[in-house]
Amino acid sequence: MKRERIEEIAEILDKRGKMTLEQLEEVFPNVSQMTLRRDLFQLEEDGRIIRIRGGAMSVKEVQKVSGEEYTKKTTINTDAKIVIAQKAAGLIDANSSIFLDGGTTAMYLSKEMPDLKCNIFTNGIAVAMELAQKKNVNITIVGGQLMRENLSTASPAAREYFDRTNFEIAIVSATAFTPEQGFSCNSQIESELLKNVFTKARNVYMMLDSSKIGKINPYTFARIEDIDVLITDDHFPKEYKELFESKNIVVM
Amino acid sequence: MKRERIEEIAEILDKRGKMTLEQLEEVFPNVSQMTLRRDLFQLEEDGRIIRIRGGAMSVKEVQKVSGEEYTKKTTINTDAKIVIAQKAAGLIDANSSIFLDGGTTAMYLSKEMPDLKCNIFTNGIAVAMELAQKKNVNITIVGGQLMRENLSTASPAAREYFDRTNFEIAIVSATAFTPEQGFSCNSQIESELLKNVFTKARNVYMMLDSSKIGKINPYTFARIEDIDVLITDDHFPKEYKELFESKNIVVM
DNA sequence: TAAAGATTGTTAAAATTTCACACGGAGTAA
DNA sequence: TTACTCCGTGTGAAATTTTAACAATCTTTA
Repeated sequence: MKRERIEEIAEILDKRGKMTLEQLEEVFPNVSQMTLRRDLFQLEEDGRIIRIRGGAMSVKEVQKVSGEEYTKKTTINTDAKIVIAQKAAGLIDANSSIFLDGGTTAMYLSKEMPDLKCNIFTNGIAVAMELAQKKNVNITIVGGQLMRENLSTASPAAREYFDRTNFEIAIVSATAFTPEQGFSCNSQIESELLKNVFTKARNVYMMLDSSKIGKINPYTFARIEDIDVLITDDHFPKEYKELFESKNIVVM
Repeated sequence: MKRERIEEIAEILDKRGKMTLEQLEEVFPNVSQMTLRRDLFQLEEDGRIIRIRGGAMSVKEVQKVSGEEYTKKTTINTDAKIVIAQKAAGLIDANSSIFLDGGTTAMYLSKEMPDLKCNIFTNGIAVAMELAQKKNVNITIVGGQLMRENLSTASPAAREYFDRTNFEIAIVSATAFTPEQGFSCNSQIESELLKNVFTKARNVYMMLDSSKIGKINPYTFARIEDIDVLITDDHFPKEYKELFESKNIVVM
């Protein structure tokens, strides 16, 4: 019932390209507007249509298919993250090998980075999907159990995996930082994974937006000394900047 | 002034894909919302963007996202695939361990399956993301290099990975089938991976929509005898059904 | 410099979407 | 059967976004 209706809507939309809700109501007189809205919403989630004011249009109409959107968490400190991602994007050179974590900042980095021939390792599947849009990037995913909260994988087996893998730089982010506790995150296996990453990477770049400062999460995976470069936004406090620089860490 | 601003908006939008008016206001703090609206309106007339509720999205975004090939596939034979997925969904019991491939049929299966406490292994990241919406499913991703065309991973290392992993049933699909060549796919590493899966799985369920019949792809990964159950749609030819049943394979 | 046209800002009204809650049917277990 | 849950659905008010109209400002050119 629902399924069929949605399918039919998609078909009509693919055919006509674009329709208003009013028109849809004429086609489906026996359901309420709200139901049609919800159908459109679902179709949008599936990437088959784009909802526009007053109705929807087929994705095909715009040329070929598309889909996939990021989740709703994209509102938290978005701007800071984009700024950071842009800075980090400048660090990616052709032919380099890079580890990227699965966080939302890495997600933005994936969008912002140039489409260069390079190798990227990641444990974030959303990140991987985003990267898949680049034509030249070679993507490798670290396997393991999937954590729902952040769409990242982690597994004890990752260690052996890294034994066979080389990368020059690691670009990661933390969900919390204090000078005393260092960089921390919410998952123990993830923190273990990151520790492994650090032993393999020649240079560690930490992306940290200023909202993370002063927060503490259960699992510390790096101390200040463990990183080489800190990438942050414009609201990063001076005292902290000096703290990092006093330990010879570049703050950008 | 106006021209440049519009140009800049288009650029940013092409880059970020999507933006709200609010975000645009932050980027252009010295013009009013109405002006930005008018700019978007003009860009829409030029066919460069699509205005959506609350903002706009780049036309390029819609064209490129999700690597054309993949989503294109998702629209072919949708109905058959959903039917198949629903049948397969009935096979999933609580506490079972299941391998699922990364194909589009598996994608539908992920949508259709009940939210039971079970373990699912997959090499498809789109499948994994879909599954992540279930509360109770424990998801494990097989790591390796990501193939753009189907958003699946595969790697020679997967073999060792499977050595430490157990699952009762494997539910996979093929992109081509003939009685002579058996089930085949487009990627050699993927075919290797599936062969490994078959050695571990106690039961193999093959999902095959009837449009795949008579097609041949480069890499055969299973013969008729290798599977236990064939899940297909209503258009599956009788001769084929009898062929399978003559070899003691259940056709459903 | 004046006048016309383009661009922008401001406000209220109109249109659309979202949200929250309620209802009824299908399925399930006691 | 009865009670209970889950899912799809309907409803109306609230919130948000868009439109439209007009005033203010800036540009250009005669």
